[in-house]
Amino acid sequence: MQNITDIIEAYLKQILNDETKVEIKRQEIAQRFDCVPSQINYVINTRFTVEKGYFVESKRGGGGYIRIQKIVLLDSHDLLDEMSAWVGDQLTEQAAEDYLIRLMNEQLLTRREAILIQSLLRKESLPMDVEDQHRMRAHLMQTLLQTIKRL
Amino acid sequence: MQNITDIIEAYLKQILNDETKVEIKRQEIAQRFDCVPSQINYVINTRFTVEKGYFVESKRGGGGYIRIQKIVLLDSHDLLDEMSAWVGDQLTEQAAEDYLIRLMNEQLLTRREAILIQSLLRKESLPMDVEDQHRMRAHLMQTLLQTIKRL
DNA sequence: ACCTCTCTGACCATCTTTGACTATTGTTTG
DNA sequence: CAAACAATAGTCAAAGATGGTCAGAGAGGT
Repeated sequence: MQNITDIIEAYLKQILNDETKVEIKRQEIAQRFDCVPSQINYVINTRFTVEKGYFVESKRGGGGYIRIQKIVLLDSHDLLDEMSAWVGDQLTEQAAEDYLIRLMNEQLLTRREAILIQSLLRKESLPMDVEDQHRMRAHLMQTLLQTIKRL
Repeated sequence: MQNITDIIEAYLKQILNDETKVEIKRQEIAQRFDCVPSQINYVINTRFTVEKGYFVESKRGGGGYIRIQKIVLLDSHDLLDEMSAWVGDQLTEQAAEDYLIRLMNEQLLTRREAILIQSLLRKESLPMDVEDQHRMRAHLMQTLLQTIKRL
């Protein structure tokens, strides 16, 4: 673990332990680790490949970046069951949104899917008194979680 | 997201989340974001193209403006309104499924999206008496149709 | 020595920002 | 009313800001 490549790899992976993705500026990282910018490309091409479970995007020009995301192909049943337990039989609009975001982060829902579902869980979409709303929302969320398991 | 273009894009799109259109004065926006006026043209030419679903009009001279509108494809727009009228305020499970299939065929929903939504509209997902179920299902479908329009 | 993995730098590709010049529309003046 | 003037927006090419590629040099292990 002496060469720069390994050090930069470790640095990025350490961030990916907490965050679902890491976004860097090539030049900035190169400077921080005192190497040429193209070294960063080498790190990415050898350590963050699709085969190794990473998805990399980048943009050139002003405001350019390199973004690395860990692809999670986890057996997600456990997570879905956990969420199911958390949801219980009552759910606020805000909590619902948080769960949807979590599902998106875990790549179990696309952004579009999350938006569609969220619109159905808004209070305006559930014409009933608040108590029932919370129950209804929870019920729909439970259905969703079970459905995702089967997709 | 630190270049001016992205910041101005976000600003305008945020307005478009609430309003169906946004009308600006080029000079004014340029000043607010401290950039040259032609920067605004760049933003519009790269971020608010027809391919991306926006319609832009402008006028020069005194009282000039730049107006940006989100495009809803006429065909789809009409179809969604028609369906909205057909749905009314009551909807059976079978009818709901038919509508979802239609939306899929019109490529307004993906297969996965349709399956997710359908599961939420099943009677098992709507714990209430049949009368209310039909009303609830219709209400959710109406929400869905409106949401698709804005997507 | 030989092979493989790393590192470097020159050169390339793409996206953004800027500003001089142009085009159009509205307003005032003779 | 026509001409001049004012107030806007549009175009385009050059400069700036990033990231990408690739071939060759360097380093470490067998």
